[in-house]
Amino acid sequence: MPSPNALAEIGALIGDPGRANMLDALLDGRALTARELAECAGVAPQTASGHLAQLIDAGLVRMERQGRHRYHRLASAEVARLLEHVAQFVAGAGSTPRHSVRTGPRDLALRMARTCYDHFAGRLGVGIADALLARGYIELDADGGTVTDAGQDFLHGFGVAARLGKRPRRLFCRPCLDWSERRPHLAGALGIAIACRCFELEWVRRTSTRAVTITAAGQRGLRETFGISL
Amino acid sequence: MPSPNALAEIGALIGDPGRANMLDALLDGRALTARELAECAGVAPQTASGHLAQLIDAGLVRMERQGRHRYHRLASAEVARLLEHVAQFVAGAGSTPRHSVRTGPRDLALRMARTCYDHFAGRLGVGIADALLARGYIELDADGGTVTDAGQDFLHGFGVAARLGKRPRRLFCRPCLDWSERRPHLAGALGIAIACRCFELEWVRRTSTRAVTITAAGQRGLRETFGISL
DNA sequence: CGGACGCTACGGCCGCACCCGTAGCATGGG
DNA sequence: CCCATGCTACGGGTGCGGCCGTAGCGTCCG
Repeated sequence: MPSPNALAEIGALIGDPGRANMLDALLDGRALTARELAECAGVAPQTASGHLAQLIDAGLVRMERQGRHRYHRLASAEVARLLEHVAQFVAGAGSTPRHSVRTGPRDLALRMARTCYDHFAGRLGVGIADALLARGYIELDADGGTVTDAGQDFLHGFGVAARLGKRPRRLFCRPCLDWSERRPHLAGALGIAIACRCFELEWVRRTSTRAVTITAAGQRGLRETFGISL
Repeated sequence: MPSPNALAEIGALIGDPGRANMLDALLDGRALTARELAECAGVAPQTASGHLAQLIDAGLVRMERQGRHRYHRLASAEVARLLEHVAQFVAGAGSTPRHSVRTGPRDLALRMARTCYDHFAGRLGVGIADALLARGYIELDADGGTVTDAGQDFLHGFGVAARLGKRPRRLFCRPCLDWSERRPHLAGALGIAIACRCFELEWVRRTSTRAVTITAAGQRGLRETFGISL
């Protein structure tokens, strides 16, 4: 049975709160030990070990030994996409917002700017997408997006052209709906390239969590380059 | 808590075999009654009713009353995308195929040609994508795809141009990895338009399941138009 | 209007699997 | 060489949730 049981199998894997917390902790792309993940999930290390064995067996998580430590990370960016896709469906995205939209007071930093495995999300990610869209550098619709000729020039000036390859054909950028802003931001090759460049310029800096902080240089650079002021 | 519990909540919803079977039965886009879905899942009607209440509450399923019947269908095409996305991850797509790749002997018709909510999948869907790609009518990469100028002309001749709108800008087609063929096929606006046109021409016909049968006219048309012989 | 049908609401049963004890194995450092 | 560390392997306890009884309400036909 390929499809029906597969759905249930993967769903049950994601469905357990402990495993869900671990996967969420891994969403920034880092590699963590079983002990660290156990703390994230709020369970004992041996419990976490069992969960990790299941996740590895299903191909969602990859483990690599390094000395006497064993680091666990998501198996691929595709897994991160899947998890973000699932997280979008919290309580009927389209229809009636049943309970009043609960804005988590705790994670303001996460809502402001965070990494989504390999690109930016939150107000930072949405802001960049909006800026590129408003200036006619990209075009988006429900299925995907492309970089315009003017956008190619802009990206070249921003210093990400090399990272995107020199192929003359159009570049694709995958829109990725944001769970906090409920609006699309840029993933795919373009999203990766922009995020890498921002780290390179030290406009943003990683924290201990998925949230990223915007440096003073970043405030200035984002305003001058994209017209964003956070 | 927006993300972590959301992951677990939706995951647990998909994770139950009963609910997974119901969702799978709804993947072709039809609306079914609670009784029919109960039979699909192999549970009693009142059990199915409880499951459906949960799915509706979470916004995955929509219910509409019609006389004394209550029809249930997926809330949106986006839900169908999610379920297909989840189903792709059966047993580590990328790495080692743990058990020998079990080809379901039962569902040969499904592997050959089926609907994926609003577009074609299986060998039919992959074959169409391959044909368009080989003839230079579309371009694909990991993040998305576009229709070329030659492709625009071809689609116009095939009779789907009107359905896609007359806007001069490029059309986007979302690649959708197939769980049986493990290769991309066409979803999005383009995939929908092609599928609709094939039904219109009576090249394919719906069956009682998600599988579709290819008519004699379809065999001929697919061969002449796309060079596909199934 | 009476009967049949379709569905939902409540209660108890039961089983799965999550969870954490302790024990045992591999790796690295002193 | 011995000890410390990190992890996995088994065992039993427990709680959540699926499953199906019966009961009750609304909707359509004769």
